[in-house]
Amino acid sequence: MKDAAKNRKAELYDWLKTAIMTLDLRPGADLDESRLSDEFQLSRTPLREVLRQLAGEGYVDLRENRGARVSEMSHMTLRDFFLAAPMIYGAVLQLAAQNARPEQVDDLKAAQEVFKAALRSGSGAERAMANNRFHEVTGEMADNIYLLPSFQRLLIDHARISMTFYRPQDAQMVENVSEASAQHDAIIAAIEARDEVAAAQLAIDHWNLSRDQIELFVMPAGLDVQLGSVTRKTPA
Amino acid sequence: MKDAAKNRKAELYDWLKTAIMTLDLRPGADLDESRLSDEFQLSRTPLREVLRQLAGEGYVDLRENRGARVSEMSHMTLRDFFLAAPMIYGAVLQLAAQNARPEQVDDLKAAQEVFKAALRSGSGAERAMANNRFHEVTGEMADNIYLLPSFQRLLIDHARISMTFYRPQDAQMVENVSEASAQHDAIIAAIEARDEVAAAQLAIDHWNLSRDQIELFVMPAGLDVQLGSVTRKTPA
DNA sequence: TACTTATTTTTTGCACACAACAATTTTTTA
DNA sequence: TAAAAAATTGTTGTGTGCAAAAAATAAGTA
Repeated sequence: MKDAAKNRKAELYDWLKTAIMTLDLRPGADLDESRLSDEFQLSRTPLREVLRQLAGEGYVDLRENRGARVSEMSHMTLRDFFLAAPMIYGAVLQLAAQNARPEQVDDLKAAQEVFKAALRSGSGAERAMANNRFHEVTGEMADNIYLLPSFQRLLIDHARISMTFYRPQDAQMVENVSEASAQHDAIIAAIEARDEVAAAQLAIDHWNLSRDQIELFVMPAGLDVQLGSVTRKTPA
Repeated sequence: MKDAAKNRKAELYDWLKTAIMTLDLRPGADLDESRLSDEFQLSRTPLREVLRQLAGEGYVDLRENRGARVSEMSHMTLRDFFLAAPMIYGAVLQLAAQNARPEQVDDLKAAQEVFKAALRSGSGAERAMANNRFHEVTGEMADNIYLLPSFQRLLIDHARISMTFYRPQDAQMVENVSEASAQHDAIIAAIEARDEVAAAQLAIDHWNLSRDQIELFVMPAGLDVQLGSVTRKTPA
């Protein structure tokens, strides 16, 4: 009967992870022990262990005597992100191109298919999770225990950033996302060809694209409206 | 009375960390919950939380239903180490040169003094811990939450590696260590001058020196002995 | 009304007990 | 004697109760 408890523990762990990455649980949100333990039918002891583990992985922050919170995302972390991401992702893709095993390449292709499907019909959360899975596989390929901790932290916030800075109404943004998908294809090709130089360059391109996406969000195209009068672009 | 328990918990946490870094607890060593909880007068609940946290930081490995072990160091991890270290340390020192605040520079100088003192009269463990503290401060200076997880993992194994691959009898090794100390001085100067290019280069030099140290250990100078007869170099 | 201060309520941290699991040893059987 | 099955032992995982701390609320004073 304890078997069921173990499942619930794993279930809770997965649920928290995806909820945090998809912003279902917002940065800074309180994670109440007793409420969660009620909801998942787990006692507080294993629950707290899960929270500790997630804290180690960077999903939540633990405050002494004041419970757990979903880890914050400030302006500082956004800056840190774009400083560190090109380097770490570049290194990961370079190593991936060196080390990838054939079955891992298959995994990567499968992840990319899921991502493409999510682009066509999925929700924002599904898209972000599929993208996350794609990069997770590249991390498995790189297989360097010293790179992975930072890489995984980057992946968490990459998912949250793309959830934050995306408006499906914006044509340029949709364009960018399909370009990202094309870059994924190029990454797969570079890895399969063991072309580490190309892989590293693609990493940089890929994260520059992410930065562009954020700039589109922060600095939207000016509204096509004149002071005092509403104009409309006339068809030619 | 609960206050004392909290102290013991922090004490246990610190003790485990240093014991693992100084190889007082060897890689792969079993960490028995009940034995540790006896020794530190803590119940198993907080003890397990400490172990979970240390697992997140890379000090220990957790195996399902089979307890905790000190994290392993294999040939693979050594290779991973020297692949990742120059890059991460380079990035950390570059950012440190950009961001370091004056009081942090003071911290770094203080750490270097402790390191020099340990070189003169300290044990191997004291030397390794002082060196670790020096680099820890550079990590604080860099102040990038995406770099730090990997950096801290590197520091753990850097300490363990220098504990493993050092023989104070070997003149060349002693020479290398004092060169490392000189590099620390140069790093301080580069950071103080905000010279990020020099800082990044020094990171590479510093880790090449570590690699040399290991090569000295793995491939020692041949014994000065001829087959069938013992010769001695005659003074000129 | 604003500001302390006291009291209540909520929530977290620790200890212990028991259940589940893994490994080892003993017993049984061929 | 050897292999398989069963019992034993040691160790980990979970549930619950209680104590301590923090937060929220109420009461009293300026």
